[in-house]
Amino acid sequence: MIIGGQVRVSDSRSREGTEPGPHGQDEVACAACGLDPVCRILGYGGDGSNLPRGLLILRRHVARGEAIFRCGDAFRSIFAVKSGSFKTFVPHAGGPGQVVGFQLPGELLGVEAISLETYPSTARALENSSVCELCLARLPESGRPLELLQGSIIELLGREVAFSHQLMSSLLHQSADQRIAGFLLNLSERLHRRGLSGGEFNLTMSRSDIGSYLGLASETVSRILSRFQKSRLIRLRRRRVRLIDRAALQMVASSAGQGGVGPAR
Amino acid sequence: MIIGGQVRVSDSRSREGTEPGPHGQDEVACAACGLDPVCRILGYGGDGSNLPRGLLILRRHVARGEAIFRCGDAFRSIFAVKSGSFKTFVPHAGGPGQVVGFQLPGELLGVEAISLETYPSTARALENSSVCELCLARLPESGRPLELLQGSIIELLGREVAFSHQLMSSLLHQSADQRIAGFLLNLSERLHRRGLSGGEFNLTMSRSDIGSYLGLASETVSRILSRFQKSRLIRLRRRRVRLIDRAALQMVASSAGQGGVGPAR
DNA sequence: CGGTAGTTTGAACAAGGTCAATTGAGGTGG
DNA sequence: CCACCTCAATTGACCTTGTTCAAACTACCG
Repeated sequence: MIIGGQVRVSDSRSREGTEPGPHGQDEVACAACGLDPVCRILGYGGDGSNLPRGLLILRRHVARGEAIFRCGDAFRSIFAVKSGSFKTFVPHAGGPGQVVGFQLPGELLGVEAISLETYPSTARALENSSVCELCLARLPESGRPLELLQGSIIELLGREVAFSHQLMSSLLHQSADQRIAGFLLNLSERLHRRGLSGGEFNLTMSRSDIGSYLGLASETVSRILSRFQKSRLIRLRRRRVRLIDRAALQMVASSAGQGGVGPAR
Repeated sequence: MIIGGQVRVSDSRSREGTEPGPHGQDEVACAACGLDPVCRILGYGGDGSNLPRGLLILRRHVARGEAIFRCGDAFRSIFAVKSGSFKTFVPHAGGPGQVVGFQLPGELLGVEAISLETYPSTARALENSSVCELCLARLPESGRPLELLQGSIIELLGREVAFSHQLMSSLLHQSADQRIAGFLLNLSERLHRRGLSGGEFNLTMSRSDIGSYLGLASETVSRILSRFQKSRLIRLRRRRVRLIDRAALQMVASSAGQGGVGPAR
């Protein structure tokens, strides 16, 4: 079985004892967090509800470059990103490994290990970040009805499955331009959905990371970003990007080079 | 919530009233089926146990070309393939749509819809097949402890998540040769795991289906299969394939063209 | 102030896609 | 039973896309 344990309540919901953020940067509100449904069941009601400090859900800070779990580690917890960003990748002997995903504030880490013994990938912070850790093994200690907890876990997993299916079927059939336009729009939308700025944000991951994630060479990523800038689709300085012509990006992403609105290519 | 309903027991476990199979072809044993854990909890113990005919799990035959659910249909059930094979694809206006997966005997259909309102893809039988249908909405009627049922659903989903992650990260970074070698080995292994012949089997899906699934043109699929045959890696006649040199296929799949054992490319 | 790692840019090359013609198999109707 | 039709599969020629190799450049950090 997946779930079993003893209760604790965390400071996740309350801002009180907690720093405003790893270094004052944007932090996702609890209501916009992917772990929120579970939190609510555990009793972390509205915002800043008066609960004892948590044992079941732990708030943790993670320094840039630090890994919260490594490929092969025994599975214990899933995590929600509160602030900052992460990449998950499967280390590949000799090479830098293959990036399988990026996690932004409000998103979950480690769910793919739920029915495995060990984590299948490593999760590394791309900048100074903070996370909420939910120790699944201890969930039953919460005294909350197990059905509810499991129900929301099922929700989380289901969404994850749907997302990867969609991602895969699109990535595999798209050109490099489409992938990158789609990637930018996707990042933007995810940030926006969690209440952060979707119009201008940092690409906290390297070009190689993006390339690995999208199945492209890092040079290609760089080239296409430059071209997008030349075409006034985006504004790019350092690792900061600003989406200028979102409509045009959508066009590119949906495979309309110039003329037709053809389906895939 | 996901689960709620009223009990029924099916003829799934017993061969008694059921035809030997859609047309006498290979059928997966219950013990090797992905739905088995759930079935057991529902009380369909060992094999052919003496249970009333089922209401909760329905056995159904599906004719070649028939869809058991379509993209956009309201979610009701998940399915396990008992015999035959299916493809799932998202219909794309104008085109033939993009194949997101193939399901062989013992494997599940529809799980990705569990936390969605509707199925995100269409599932169509590639040959005359049979399935077990599990109506999730009625599960609670079973009288079985909900935790157990949910627990195994979580297992199913978790495996699904892990599988898609792995699939995606590999497909994106592999050459056409690698994808096809890997595809053949994957089919073989999945058939073998369910107790069917993994050395020689039918490619029930068209070359275009394979291409769509792997992100390749159908011509490329055809070309590479021909080349594999010329190199004595496989024997190919019509849609029947026989793996001759499995070791060599593994080599190709793991990106070792000839010389080095280089990681990815 | 130099060193290092990530990024940008250029040029040649290779993998796979596109277009098109041909073959082969299964199904239908005479 | 055979001619014909249709659609999938095969094969070839050509071309686009993205990779590879290489070099210059920039920010970041001692």
